[in-house]
Parts: sequence; structure tokens; C-alpha cells
Amino acid sequence: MENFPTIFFPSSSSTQAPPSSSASLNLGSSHDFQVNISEETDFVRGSNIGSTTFSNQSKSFGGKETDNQVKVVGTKKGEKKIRKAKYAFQTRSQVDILDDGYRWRKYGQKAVKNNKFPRSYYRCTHKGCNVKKQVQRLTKDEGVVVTTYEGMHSHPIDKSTDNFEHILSQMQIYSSV
DNA sequence: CGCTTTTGACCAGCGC
DNA sequence: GCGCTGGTCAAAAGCG
Repeated sequence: MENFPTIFFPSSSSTQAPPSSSASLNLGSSHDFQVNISEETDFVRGSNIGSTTFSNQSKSFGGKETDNQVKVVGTKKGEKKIRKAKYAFQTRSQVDILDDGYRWRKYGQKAVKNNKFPRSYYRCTHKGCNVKKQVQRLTKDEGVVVTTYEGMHSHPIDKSTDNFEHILSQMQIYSSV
């Protein structure tokens, strides 16, 4: 099977060890799992990712650079706007909802300009966990779902689904800046 | 009965 | 200054 997840870590990384764990994903029968990790404003595009349309997708996805700027939702006055690290997962799947083991609650849905499919906004339901994620399907390839994670989970996984948490752990390690 | 989803409104940032 | 777009909130409905 070639359904193996292919995780592309920024090659510029030199601090932590590369993900040597054999990450296997049981999301379904035929899901091409492609991860496109975007570190802050810098999208990892191109590379050796199999999809030819990937660059275009990345372009449309990060068309507006402003979408990487996230303002702090603090009730305090002058909180500076910090940009959190976002991780864009590109998954080839028939379903939008990828159960990664965490509990998500949908809190919004908006139609994006360049996509005819709406974008869904989810938030982790754990107490004190402000992890958000967006799920968006591409217009060009409706078989491709882009899941953008924002933030880090600071609690154990809810279910014992797969070792997807291993992947998340790897990324959390990486994203601990 | 409690939680999740849905959906419209509201708001802030940016471009023109 | 206005309009557009993206992101969040909140109320109500829906479901197990």
C-alpha cells in the first residue's frame, strides 16, 4: 500500500531529530496523507510532494499573507498581535472530518472566495486547550482536504485511535520554540 | 438533559 | 473612507 503518510518537515530544521518513527495512519482505506507544514508565514511549498497541483494549492491557500497573522484574543488592551504557528495538513480523503483522536467542536463556517467549498472552524473542547483547526476542501481537487492546525495540545489524547498522536508529538516537539 | 452543529450577525484588518 | 474578506460569537435547533 502506498497510503503511507508522507510528512514533510522543513528541511532547514537542525535542532531536533527527524521523525524516524514509522508513522502509520489508519484514517481509512484509501487516504493519501500529505502534510504541508507551514511554519508561521512561511509555507513549505513545492518540494518533492507528489501532487503537481500542490504549488497552486498552496498559492491559493496562502494567497493573503494576512491570514497568518492571528491577534491575541485577550481582553486586555494592547496585546500585540502574535502569529501562531500553523500546520497545514493536506489529506486526500473522501471525508472532511479527520478524526485525529481529539475532541473538536465546530464554531464557525465561512465560504472562502477562491473555493466553492466552505471552510469549517473547529476548536478543541478540552479545558484550557485553545487549539484550533480549520478544515477546507479544495475547489480544484475536491478529493483533497486541507486541515490547518493552530496551537498545541497540552493534554493527552482523548481516544486511543492510531499513533497519529505520535505525529502530533513530533510536531509539537518541533513547534516548541 | 447535555453537548454539538448550524447559521446569521458582528468585528477587525487590509486594499483600493 | 468604504468595501471586501476572513475569523469569531452567540442563539437556536438538532441529536444521542
